[in-house]
Amino acid sequence: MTKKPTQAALPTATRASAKGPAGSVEAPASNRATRAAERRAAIVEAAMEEFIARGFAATRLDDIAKRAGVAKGTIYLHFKDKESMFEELVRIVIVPVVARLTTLPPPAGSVRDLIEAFAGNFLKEVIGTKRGDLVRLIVAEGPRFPSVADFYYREVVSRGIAAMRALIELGIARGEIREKDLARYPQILVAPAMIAVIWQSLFARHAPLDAQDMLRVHLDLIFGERRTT
Amino acid sequence: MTKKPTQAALPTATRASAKGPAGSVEAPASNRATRAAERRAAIVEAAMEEFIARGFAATRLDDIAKRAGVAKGTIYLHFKDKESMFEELVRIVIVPVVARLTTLPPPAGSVRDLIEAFAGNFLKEVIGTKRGDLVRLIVAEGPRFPSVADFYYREVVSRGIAAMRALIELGIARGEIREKDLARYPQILVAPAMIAVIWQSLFARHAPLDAQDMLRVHLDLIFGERRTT
Amino acid sequence: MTKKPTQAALPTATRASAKGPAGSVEAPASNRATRAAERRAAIVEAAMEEFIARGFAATRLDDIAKRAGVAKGTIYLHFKDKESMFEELVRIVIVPVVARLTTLPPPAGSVRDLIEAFAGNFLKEVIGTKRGDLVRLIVAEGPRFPSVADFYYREVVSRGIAAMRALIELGIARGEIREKDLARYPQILVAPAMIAVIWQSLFARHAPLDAQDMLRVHLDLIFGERRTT
Amino acid sequence: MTKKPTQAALPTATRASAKGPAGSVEAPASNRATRAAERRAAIVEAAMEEFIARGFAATRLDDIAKRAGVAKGTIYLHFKDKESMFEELVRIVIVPVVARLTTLPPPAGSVRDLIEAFAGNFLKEVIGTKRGDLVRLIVAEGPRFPSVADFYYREVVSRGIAAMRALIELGIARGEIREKDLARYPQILVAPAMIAVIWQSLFARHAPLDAQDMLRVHLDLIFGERRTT
DNA sequence: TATGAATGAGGTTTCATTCAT
DNA sequence: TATGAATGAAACCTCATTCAT
Repeated sequence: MTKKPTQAALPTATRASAKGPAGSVEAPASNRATRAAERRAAIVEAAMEEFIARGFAATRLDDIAKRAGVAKGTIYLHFKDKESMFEELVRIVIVPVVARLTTLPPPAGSVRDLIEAFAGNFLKEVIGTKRGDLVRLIVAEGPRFPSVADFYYREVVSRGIAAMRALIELGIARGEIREKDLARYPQILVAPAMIAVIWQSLFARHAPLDAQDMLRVHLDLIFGERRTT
Repeated sequence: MTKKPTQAALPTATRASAKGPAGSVEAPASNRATRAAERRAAIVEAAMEEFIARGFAATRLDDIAKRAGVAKGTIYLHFKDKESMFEELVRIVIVPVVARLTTLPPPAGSVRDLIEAFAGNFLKEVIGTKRGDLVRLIVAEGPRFPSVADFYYREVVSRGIAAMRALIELGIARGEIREKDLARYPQILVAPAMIAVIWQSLFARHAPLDAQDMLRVHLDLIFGERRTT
Repeated sequence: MTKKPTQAALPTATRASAKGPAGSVEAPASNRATRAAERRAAIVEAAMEEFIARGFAATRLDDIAKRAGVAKGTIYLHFKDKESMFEELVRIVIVPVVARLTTLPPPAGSVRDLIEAFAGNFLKEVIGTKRGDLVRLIVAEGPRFPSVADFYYREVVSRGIAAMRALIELGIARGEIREKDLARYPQILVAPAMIAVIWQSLFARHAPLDAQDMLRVHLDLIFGERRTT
Repeated sequence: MTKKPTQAALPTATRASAKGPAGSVEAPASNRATRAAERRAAIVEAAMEEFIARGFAATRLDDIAKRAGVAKGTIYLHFKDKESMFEELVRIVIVPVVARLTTLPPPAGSVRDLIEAFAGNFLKEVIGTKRGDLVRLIVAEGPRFPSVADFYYREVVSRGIAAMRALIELGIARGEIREKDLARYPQILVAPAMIAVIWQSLFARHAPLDAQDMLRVHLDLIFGERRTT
């Protein structure tokens, strides 16, 4: 198991130079370590797309290698085997996202404003994007990869639930939210967003869903008043 | 040769000749057609469990056969290949469920009562059960089995959405529901139930979820008042 | 190994009544033994066509049964297994042909007339027909079925060679044939006819062959003179 | 793991780097490309022998792999599947033969001399050899592999026929051949040779055939005179 | 006698993993 | 470090044969 310094994964689409003969003069900035890191990032990126598109079992390392522009054997220089690659991938991709979320905006304005800002972000960066598919992938593979489910619960779900709960309690304290029991089930707050994620993956082509509008209605429900857009 | 006629747990569509009350004079309990139907049901049952436990790609027909107590070749007497087996399975299992739902209870009492009854049913029969896992399976495999996603949307989702919308509109007309826009997004009504299904599959062991209570809170949110249980 | 009284095989296309319910009133002439013989004949006929079309290994008993209008198991009431079925088939089909040949025309007229008559018969009944394909089948499967090759050599080839040799010697004695050594290689006399058989199977669609004309030219070569048709 | 680098008997098309006379300074005997070519040649050789011995359908890739001294999977690095392997094989084996024939000897001496030389070559290199069995294999599998039959017709048969026709016409022009119609059916010229090929495969052990003598008699027939050997 | 559902050995093909270069 | 040819276990699927009805 070789763990090289982790690089940002999904966002960076650094495609390593495919199959140049040894000694070729490349971008000047590429020293040995950088090259390795770039390759690793390319593998992570490629693997993520393949896993999302086909699921764990149906994904072939051959395809990952091809997409990443490396040889199949190279993958084994970075990951022990397919399983641990998958497990590490989820970490690699999720960690920076969580990191960004925890260093979030300064809580200014009303609670509804806060939540709306958050929802807007979610809309833009998750629903209907590769990151949304990652959520579906975790739902799909979770039972067979308890360590992935564990990690996801620990790093994302439990933190998200806690953050939402804090916001809800603030809203209740400020009188913005009437339903006091909501604090016990922050899941209710998030549920429509999750449904939107899944809907886009599965049913978008049958019946497109205006996620933004739906989330607004949901917030109206919770905050008890219409808001002038 | 291991023959262990397994019992069916999922709603087996093809259980032929559900024998009448004792004493009725019928054909000898096991004619050829009956035996075939039993085998088919056993295969359906076994396949469902394996697919749920491992996903489509990771499920081995060998294991299905073993679990169903039949030889590998027997599966191919009932299904063309693994793919169409999976696709048919979903139909076979879902159709009777839908059938039961469409012949539902006579709409008596308040809309909230109706929805609560429905939610209670859902709680008991789906959340945390094999049927719930089937939902997760469809979410997981849907993108790779468009025909399954299509079928599920057509038979379950679109109907469910329509039924919920009707109920919501009734609730609005009767003054039970204040948020009129809810009728445009029945998904909001169902979202927490779906989240509960997924939660049970993935995170139950980290943080058990009192789905019943959560759904009650959600309904309070929608119907705007506490209800004395 | 059950050998029922052999019936004419390839020519007769008696298709047994497929799957009529027991007790159905059929053609009056059908007593038990007749029915069995008909079934057997149907199997032989069907098997021959399948073997010719696909070769021994690629032929499925399922297809033979379907084509013969019997159940798969029925085949095993008439033949021990696939191999001996094939071996018996060749006998069953060839024996009556040989029988007819040995009770051939009264040797009247010139040797060339005799051979031409024979060739004409061969043209009509073998080249480009199912019987021709049978020859190709024996060429194809002979090495793997020595008993078939043996039988074919003994019953057909050696007799044919002997008969041709007798004719050639007669032709030499009568002065019709000049090349005396031809009697040592009757194969030369038959070769173009065999080539025509194979040609029709393989290359007819690329370059159709006028077998009749070719045989005439060949006889001109041997008998040394043109014949006014 | 049994690695027995087999020797090629059939004309292997891809035998790379036929090493020069001893002492020449070359690349190390086994670079990657060479090894690959050797393996491929071994597979071709082994497959040919198995296909000839058992026919297409009855040949197991397992046996080919074992005979070639490679793992089963290796075959799939060189050929898409069993069918296209068979189709390619015929090409691979036949192409160099055709190539050699087209760069034939300069036409010197009488037409009969030419044809005798050709027949002698055929006798030595085809009749009773693996190459002869290949002809039988094509006859056997042709109907199920139209592409093979097509290829064989295009590359071998049509060219052979054309070449024979040219020779015959030359013979007629020079007065060596009296039967003018022979030019329309060069098949007659070749027929006994083909029959000899098949005879060796099927009946040699029952009645050995002196192919050389037979061909001589055949030529006597065509050229109308005895030749002092 | 006839059936055809059931069997399971055995075939083809795939693909994660290794390792010589 | 990187390669990709080679491996072989394991998967899917077929089909000759059996046997209860």
